[in-house]
Formats: sequence, structure tokens, C-alpha cells
Amino acid sequence: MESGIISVDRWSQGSQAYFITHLHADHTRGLTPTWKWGPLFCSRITAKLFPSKFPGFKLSLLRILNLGHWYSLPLFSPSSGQPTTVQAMAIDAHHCPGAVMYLFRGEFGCMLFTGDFRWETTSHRAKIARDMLLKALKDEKLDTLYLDNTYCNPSYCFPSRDVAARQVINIITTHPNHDIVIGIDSLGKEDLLHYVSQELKIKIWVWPERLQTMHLLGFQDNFTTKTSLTRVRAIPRYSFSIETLEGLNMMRPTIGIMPSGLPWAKKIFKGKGNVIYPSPSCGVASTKIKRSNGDSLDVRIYNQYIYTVPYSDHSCFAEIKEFVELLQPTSIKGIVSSSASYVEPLYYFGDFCSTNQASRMSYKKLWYEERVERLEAIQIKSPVGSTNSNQVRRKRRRRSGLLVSQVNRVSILRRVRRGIKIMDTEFPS
DNA sequence: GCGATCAGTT
DNA sequence: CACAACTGATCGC
Repeated sequence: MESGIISVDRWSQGSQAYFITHLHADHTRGLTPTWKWGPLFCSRITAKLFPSKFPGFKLSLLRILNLGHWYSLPLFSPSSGQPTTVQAMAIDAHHCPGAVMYLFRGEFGCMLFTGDFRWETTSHRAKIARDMLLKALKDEKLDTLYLDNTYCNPSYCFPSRDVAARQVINIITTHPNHDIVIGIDSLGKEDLLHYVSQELKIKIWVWPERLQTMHLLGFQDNFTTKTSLTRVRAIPRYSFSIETLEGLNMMRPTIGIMPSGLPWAKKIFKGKGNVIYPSPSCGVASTKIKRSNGDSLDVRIYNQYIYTVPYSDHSCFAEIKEFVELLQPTSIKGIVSSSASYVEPLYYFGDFCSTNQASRMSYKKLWYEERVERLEAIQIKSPVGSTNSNQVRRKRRRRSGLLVSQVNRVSILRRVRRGIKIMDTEFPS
């Protein structure tokens, strides 16, 4: 393969310009403080967060793209070596802070790389992004859509984030005497926490590094690292578990809220407490919470201490469908391949594509043929490694009895550490 | 010590 | 049964 022109969320040497969609770790693998392979284009917010994520990174490599503007990059055609121009535009992806999609025009045609994105019809921000996209594509045909297909399956169906946020408020207000912990990652869900803070007129505890991030993002007053000030805490999702909640409940009545696009049903019978039977409709237990106005609200219960709320920073299937329908790309490629339920997006959306390829040939055939087409010069984060090989690898990971006990001990120690980390500053006696 | 890769967790 | 995002161990340099 020739060396590329541009790379999106890929960091190996050989491209002339690099683009980052957002700062989640699964999109920055290979990006290190000593990385140096070229100019790195990003949104203003990503640039602001960059130093704290990559201390020591050569910031002179960063190029900020304002949203909704075309930028011309004078580059070289990898095939001919002749000068060529690539135009790039960043558009709000409404995923996590700083997340953008990239629209490109060049000798390879016109293509859109969504990165991770949420396309809520109810959202004002999505409307702005939609107008930007349509304006930019007014006289242009979108040749290739690189799509966040995380939940690209009709079974993934969840409400907008403001509806899910209301559910969080309801869970908290129906537990007036409980401590609340909410599981979050290092970036994302800030709007949810801010909303909870505003609605309930309460500060939210976050761990120190997270408070720094909040401050960089402009949230100055709603968050604190002093546990005595609040009963609501946002904790790293990694330390959010049944065991953590059981531990916390030995000290104070506490419930956990997990915002996630997935219906957490997997370990529903594993908790020590009451067995909760999954409901046939969605595969998880649900309950009705009475609201003050007499309404009731469906809330999913994961175990006796944990509620899950369908708050997702990725688009649900209906939103992906609407997005593809709007853009009518000539071809589509899924960005995410790790899912065992991975489905080639064209299987669902072939009918929306302007050429009739999808109906003329099987989607699998189309998949193979696309892989050798003219866009080869562009290195893109595309599906690598089949589901099959993942399964094979997973099966090979059979653990010995010794290893199991070691792993368990390690994990117990880890949890103790987490527990201390979460608890040491927080329970005024 | 650094970076890449793998294993495992919620 | 599933995901995305993450941590920690280990290996080669």
C-alpha cells in the first residue's frame, strides 16, 4: 500500500496530516507524548484538553480547526508526487467534549468521518451540525461515509439524553436519604452531571483529575472534591461495581446510577442480594418509580443498589438510520468492528445509498470490493481483525486455577484500594 | 524508562 | 448474549 495522505484517529508514521476526532483512549492508541509524525488537526476544546491528557506533547504540532469552516491543506498526491489540495471541515459530533466529525474533499472525492457521534433530532446542537453538513454538501455528492456503527442494530433503541437525564433526576429525588454515585469515564457525561447539579441545586463530587477537566471545560461552580458538601458523587466507571456499592452500603445507604447505552442485564443474578428477574421485553428488570405529579417512570434495576439509565453518547439505531438517509452516501464503512454483533451498515442502509450497488450485489461482496478501491491512499481507522479471530483468541484465554485465584486476589486488592480512594476523604464521622 | 501489546474489568 | 472505555501486567528495546 502507498503511504497515505491523511489519517483520522490513526497515529502511525506515513501520513501528511493527522486528525483526531476526540480524546477517548480507544481513539488515541499510538498517540504518545513523544509522537511527532506531522501536524495534528483537532477542535479547539480538544486542543485545550490536550496538555492534561498528554503531558509533554509538542503542542506546536496542534492545528485548531473551528467548526463549520473549510480549511485548505496543500499536500502531495501519494501516487504522483504532485501537489494536491485536501479540504477539511470539522463539525460537532455531540459525543464528548471536543468531539468532532471530519468532512474531507480531495482527489479521493468527498468523504465524511464521523468518529463517535450522537445524532439527536431533539438537540439544538445537532440541528446546527445538520445545517453545517447540508450547507457543505449542497453542491457535492458524499462518496464515502465512515460511520460510528457502535449501535448499528435495530435492537439498540434508547431515548434522547435529556429524557435519560430526567430519569436520573427522578431516581435521585425518589431516594432523598441516600448517597448517590454515578459511574463516568475520564471524559464525557459532563452535561448530565451539570444538569443534575442545576436541577437539584447541589454540587457534585468528582475525583481531583476530573475536577481539573471540569475547570478546563468551563464548569467552575458545580463540582467539588470535598465530600462533605454533597451526597452525589461521580466516580470512575472502572471502580463502579456491585462490590463497591455493597461496601459503601455498609457505611451509608447508597445507590449507584450507571448511564449506558447498553441494557445491563448480564450479571443480574450474581449480586448477593435479592434476585431480580429480567422482564421479557428488554431483558432487564424494571420498576415504576412514582413521581410527585403521580406519573410513573420506567427505570432499569441492575441489582438492589444499582440503576441503569439509557444515557448514551453514541447514536441509537434510529438516529444512525436518519443520518444515513439524510446524507445518501455512495458507500458506507463501519468504523467499529469490535462488536460481536457487528453488522455491515449497508445491510440496513443499502437502500439509502444513491447508487444501486447494494441491491445489485450482496453486502458482503460489496464489503470486499470496497476495500481495494481508490481510497486506499487514505489510512483510516477501519475494521481490522474479524469477530471470528477475536472469539478464537478469547477461547484461548483459559485460565488455570492458580491464575484464577491470583486474578481474584489482585482484583480484591484493587477494589480495596479503590474503596479507600473513594472513601478516605469523604465520610465525615 | 518508554511504547506496544495483551489480558481483563465494569 | 452484547459495548466503550479503561487499568494493569508484561515484553522488547
